[in-house]
Amino acid sequence: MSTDWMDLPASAVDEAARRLLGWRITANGVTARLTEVEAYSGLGEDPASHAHRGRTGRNAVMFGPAGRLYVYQIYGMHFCANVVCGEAGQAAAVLLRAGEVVDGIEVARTRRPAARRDTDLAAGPAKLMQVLALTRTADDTPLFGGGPAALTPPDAPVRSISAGPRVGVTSAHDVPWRFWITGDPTVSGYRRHTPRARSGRP
DNA sequence: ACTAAGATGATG
DNA sequence: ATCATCTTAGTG
Repeated sequence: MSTDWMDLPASAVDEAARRLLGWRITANGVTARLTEVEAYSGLGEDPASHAHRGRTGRNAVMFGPAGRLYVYQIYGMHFCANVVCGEAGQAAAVLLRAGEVVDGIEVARTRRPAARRDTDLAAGPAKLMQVLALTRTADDTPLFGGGPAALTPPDAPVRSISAGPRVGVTSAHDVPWRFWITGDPTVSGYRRHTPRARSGRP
């Protein structure tokens, strides 16, 4: 197994997501094995994607070459990371939703005091980032060579992959582009999108 | 300039 | 079910 997911076209970002399961991401002394990911595509085809309305300052990295990180901030306080996929010029990325901490678990525990069990250390996209101590500064950095985070291939092949609708997205509930390792205790679990209360008139 | 909404997490 | 909290992008 090599970095074969990097050679897939943007139109096959869902397949790239499947192949990323089991890979390990290392940053700041902690390594996590990816157990849950979500695919996001580009223009028109994917209303849930940040790139749906075209290239902007935030999502520009999604249009770049594969193998780099796309990090964005959400709800003013959390960070989420994507692995950019597909050829340059086409928007595609895979959101890293959850992982199993396989190295540096002591550090990980201090970074996530709220986690009761070790399986909850990185059971969510922002939790994973917290464990890896990555923020916006990791945006647009390479995952192979020189960057703050590095990807390494799976130790053992992934047994079984499950698929379902993506978490927290308002649209495109019909497309099952969330993938996870079947039965793994570290997956974040499905939660329906909860719209925040309006500020305006009652 | 102003504003709305968001690929979430913690807690009750 | 609710709050914390602020960048981004869309609109005037």
